[in-house]
Amino acid sequence: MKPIALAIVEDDPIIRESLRTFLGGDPQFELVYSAVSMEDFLQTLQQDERVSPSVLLLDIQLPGQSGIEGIPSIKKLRPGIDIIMLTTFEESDKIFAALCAGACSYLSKRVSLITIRDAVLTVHRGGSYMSPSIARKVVEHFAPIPKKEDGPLTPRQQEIVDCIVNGLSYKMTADKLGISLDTVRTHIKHIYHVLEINSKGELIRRSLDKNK
Amino acid sequence: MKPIALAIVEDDPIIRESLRTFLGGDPQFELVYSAVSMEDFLQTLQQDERVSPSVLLLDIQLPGQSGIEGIPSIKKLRPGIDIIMLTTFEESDKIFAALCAGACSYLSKRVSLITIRDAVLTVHRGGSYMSPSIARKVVEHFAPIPKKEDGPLTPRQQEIVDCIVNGLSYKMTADKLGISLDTVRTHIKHIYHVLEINSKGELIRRSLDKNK
DNA sequence: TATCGCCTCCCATCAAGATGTGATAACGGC
DNA sequence: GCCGTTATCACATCTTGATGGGAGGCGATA
Repeated sequence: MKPIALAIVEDDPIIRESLRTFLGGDPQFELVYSAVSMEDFLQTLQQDERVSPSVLLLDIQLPGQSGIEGIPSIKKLRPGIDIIMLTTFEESDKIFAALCAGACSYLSKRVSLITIRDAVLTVHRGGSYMSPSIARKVVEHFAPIPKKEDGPLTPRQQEIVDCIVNGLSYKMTADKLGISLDTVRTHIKHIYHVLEINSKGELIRRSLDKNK
Repeated sequence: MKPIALAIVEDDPIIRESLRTFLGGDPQFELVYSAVSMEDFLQTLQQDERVSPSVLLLDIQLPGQSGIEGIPSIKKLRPGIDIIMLTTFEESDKIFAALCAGACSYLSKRVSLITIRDAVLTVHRGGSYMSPSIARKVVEHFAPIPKKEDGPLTPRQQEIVDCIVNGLSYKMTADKLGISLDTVRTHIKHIYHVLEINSKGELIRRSLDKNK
């Protein structure tokens, strides 16, 4: 089995060297590059096509350009690379910023070298590893406290909203619900007051990202 | 240390019994309930306040009400419960449905009993465990392969669209971009032609589910 | 240079939506 | 019975949006 081409971008010399020693000494890996800054790494990627790691261990906090900021550039130069973020702190916004930018794994530097090694193997197999506490933050993102606040709207009002959101005009809505145009208007007026909005656009947006 | 109160809802007798034997025999856990259907489980929760597991192992596919469908009801009866989904197939939509409903962990039934045990412990500590392949699906949700399909719109047109989608009126858009109201109108006109739509509503909808 | 795409602006018109005032009626709870 | 909520309808007014036409400036490129 071919060793996994690995790159490390980490400014802390102690962590970098320990990763280097541990992973570099493992025949499963081939350490193709290690850098202390994003700028250095990007420059190398640009200048030397042969530097093409399949997995990158990337410190999230770097002097100069941060790890997160650099992800898009890295992805542009090497689209297939799998990025594992290494982090000292578990800040939700950083986590999501990194994942949105294209990182596929995120783990704390406090975990053991063995865990990091396993994460690399997992990622290379097409999986993803996240520290449990980080994974929890991620899942909480999906269910941010089941705010089943399905709007303070009455059933009738909700019907009107559904029609509007589905692209119907006031007139079409009136026809569909068998009420008059003015009644639709009145409902809309109330809805706007209740939701504290003042345009169809806002209504549509609110409904759409409430139900998704 | 007090044992972790555990419940299992799983219709497959083989899996249920093996979980029961393995986890029930571990002094770290106390198996407080095991059911074969969501209906049974909900009824018990409703009738007996004392049945209050802190972690639930829940099969995603059950006869009658599915695991996913039942999550909201469970959460309503026992808000603090941590739910670990057990699944045979790794379908993205099911995964997200479960997470959105409030599950905090998601793993394949193919993993070892030891892994399941560790997942329970992890979850009880406030973490979350996900099978690597499932975790990968989750992270891909955040960065859906930067399909920079930024539509057939010119940069300027895209700016106008962004403003409109963010709830600005034509007039506000004009002010923000420092151009005249008529110019905004002209752009919108062109955009509508290009995208083959004819209302602000459609524009908003299209932009919204393009970027997500 | 001439043409083309993009951005800018203006005019005009009609349809649609936003907002206010006011009114009637059914229903449930106190 | 009175009150609050919800739903219904009407009329009036003003703003916004949709769509048509025309036109000048600018940069790229054939």
